[in-house]
Amino acid sequence: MPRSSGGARTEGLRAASLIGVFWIYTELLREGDGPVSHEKAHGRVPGKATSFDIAYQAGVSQPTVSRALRGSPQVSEETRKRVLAVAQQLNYKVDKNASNLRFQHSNTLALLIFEDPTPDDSAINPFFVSMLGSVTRACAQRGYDLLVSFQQQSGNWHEEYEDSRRADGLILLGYGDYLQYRIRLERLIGQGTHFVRWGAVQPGQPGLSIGSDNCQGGYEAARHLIGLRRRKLAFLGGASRGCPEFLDRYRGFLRALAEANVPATPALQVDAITTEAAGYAAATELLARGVAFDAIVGASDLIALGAMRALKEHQIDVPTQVSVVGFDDIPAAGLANPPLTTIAQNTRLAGEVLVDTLLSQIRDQPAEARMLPTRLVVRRSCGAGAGP
Amino acid sequence: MPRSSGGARTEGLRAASLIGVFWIYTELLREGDGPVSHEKAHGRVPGKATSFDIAYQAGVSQPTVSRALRGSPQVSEETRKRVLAVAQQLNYKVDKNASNLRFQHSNTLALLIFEDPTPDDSAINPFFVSMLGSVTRACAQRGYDLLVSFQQQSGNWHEEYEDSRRADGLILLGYGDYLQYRIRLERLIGQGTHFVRWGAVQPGQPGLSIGSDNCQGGYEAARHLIGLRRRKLAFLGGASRGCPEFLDRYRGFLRALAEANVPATPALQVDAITTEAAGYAAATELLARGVAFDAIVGASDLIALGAMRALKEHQIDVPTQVSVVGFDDIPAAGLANPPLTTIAQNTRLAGEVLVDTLLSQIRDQPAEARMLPTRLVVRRSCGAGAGP
DNA sequence: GAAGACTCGGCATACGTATTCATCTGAAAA
DNA sequence: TTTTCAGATGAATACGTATGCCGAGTCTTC
Repeated sequence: MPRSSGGARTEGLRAASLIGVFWIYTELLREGDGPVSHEKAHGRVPGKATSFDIAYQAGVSQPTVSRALRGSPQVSEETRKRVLAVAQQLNYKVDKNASNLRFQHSNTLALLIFEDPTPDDSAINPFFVSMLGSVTRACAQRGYDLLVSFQQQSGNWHEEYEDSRRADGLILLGYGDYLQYRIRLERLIGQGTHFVRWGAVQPGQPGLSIGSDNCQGGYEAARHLIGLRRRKLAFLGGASRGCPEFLDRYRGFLRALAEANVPATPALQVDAITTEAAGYAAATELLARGVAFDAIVGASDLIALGAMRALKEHQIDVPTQVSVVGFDDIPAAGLANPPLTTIAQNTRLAGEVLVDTLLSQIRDQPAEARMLPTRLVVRRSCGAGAGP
Repeated sequence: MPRSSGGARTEGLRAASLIGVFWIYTELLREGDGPVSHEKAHGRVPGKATSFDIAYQAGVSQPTVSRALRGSPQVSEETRKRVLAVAQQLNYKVDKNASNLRFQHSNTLALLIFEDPTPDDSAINPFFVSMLGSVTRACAQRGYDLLVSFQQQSGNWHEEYEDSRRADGLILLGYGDYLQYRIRLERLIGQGTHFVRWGAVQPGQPGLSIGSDNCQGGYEAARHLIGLRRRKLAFLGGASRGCPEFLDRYRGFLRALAEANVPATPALQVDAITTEAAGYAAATELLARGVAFDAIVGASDLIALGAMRALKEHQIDVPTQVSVVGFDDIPAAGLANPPLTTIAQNTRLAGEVLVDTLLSQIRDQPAEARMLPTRLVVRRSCGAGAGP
């Protein structure tokens, strides 16, 4: 493949070096005479400018260009200025691929989002979305690029990201702790891949996990309702199945009940996955059971919103007859009618902690699993006076 | 120029080749004797396996490994099998940085999201979010990675993405057509950067734009309301200011009115940016004007949801007294109470068209601006019998 | 049995950057 | 004036992959 751009340039330099440096200077003066660089004179996009081009125009060698641009103290101030000027004029940007190859890393993190239930394109878990925004910003602040990928359960492409040096580390979102996932996590560890996982912080979990203090969140939700003189509290959300976050939220819920000497009624707990439809179905089931209740804690906002819809269809008013509290504080929570009281996860902090923990790991610094505090956001659905 | 590229490894190979191929095989048998590769014997992560390692273990040269892995017909089936087996055993993955350097591209697209009003982390425009999901999937299907970045208005980092070969092209989301942006777009074009932009498709727009047929959408919203015997239609959303999407939606709205011989009342249009609060404020302003209306078209779902909140506060029932239609079909639209009738943009198609158009451009194939069809989603807020 | 065609695989090298080592210049010290 | 040393820069090279080119076999064919 006969390449004109890089080849000719390089060969020119080499020939020049045989004759001597002075020749280069002369050539420079002749070539660089006009106001337009020789690159631009060729017309549109003659191939990006390389450090050799800068070197040529600035009358120095390529290593000096590299040193000047990277701020090495080895180059004189005068040379640096000259190089910088030429670089700017040619709109030179360091080639990341070459630079990364040299450095043996990519300055990039990968965010892998696993969607369990819906293969539908638009219905992305809203909570993941705010995490995405927060992780993105955290990366940008730290000078890292972010690759984003929605993963199917099937493929094991996630293993390729670090192995192929596309990313220096992985952030796993929506990665449950089902058996199949455990195996993969352990394989990742075996390969020495750097990763952090968002999810329940558990002792047996392979790798480092960052997650909200779900137990504390469930506790506060229930305690808030008890403080509002509710005594017959229902919990919607899988408390037994594979989702450990929901289980922790339920545990906190039960702890608040126990502390307040409020009896826990097993009939007031209904399983549900985190969709609006599941919330609706769970609330309908709850109503069908015929056990009285005056408050609902949804294991997620989507569940709570679905429950509110079911209540409305049964002409049960929220919050006068039943108080409702959700979990996550997704955008739709504030837009709901009535606006949903909920336990907010600190996504901003979460993104920063995820990225920082991962970077520590990458840099062989100590890193540890962390639980992040939650915050009660009081709106109207619980019946408290406050809130918009 | 005497290069001893491969280092110790290569020198070993070369020495071997002087003596003969047979030597390599012998050496292979001796070294590869145990069940554990010599790489792994060194312990944890001794540096990723390279094609030289595969070559060494498979008793071939590095180029042959490359050819075998890339499916070149030049290698025999037997050799390919052997190479593949070794590659799998060593968990070899092509180094993307080296590969990209060689190919002079990165197999990566960059999605740059510009947020105008809210510097808040969590409040990302929900519509952008579903676009993000769709673009991500479209990229994955086509074998491209996706870099995601939220951009501040200030920085001009976006210019670096292609120049530094971190991405082969750019997808711009939320990039208005204000003057400052025009200048940047033109600079991007001047540099020969490949990009597509999501937004209003206009004649004077620099570069290629992909966008929904906003005019058609506005038309259908109004026509649907007229079909429901509404005659006093209000429009909330900036019809004059910088946002050309809103302007197009308003134009379509007016066209439907004209077609049905329904008079357009200027007092029934109120400006608003695309936030729930702005929609609330606009509806409040509309009510304050005292001009009767029986339907509202929001230029976006957020505006429509805000308007519904204002109506509710004034004890105006939706949809019996006032019909409401939004635009975008964000997740919260379906969760609202009553669920919001809206003009859905086909985000799935949008993501695919954006990516395909950009790829065409990158590959120097013809590419053109496109307008995508919208779709009316009937729910309860408009008062039509249908819908959940 | 020899000549040509065909298969397969190795050698050299390019991609662009960053670093190590060697070299050169000039100034300070002897 | 010579030696020494430091500062500045250039030469060489590595990072890992992919491909043009060419050589060494093998098979076919007359």
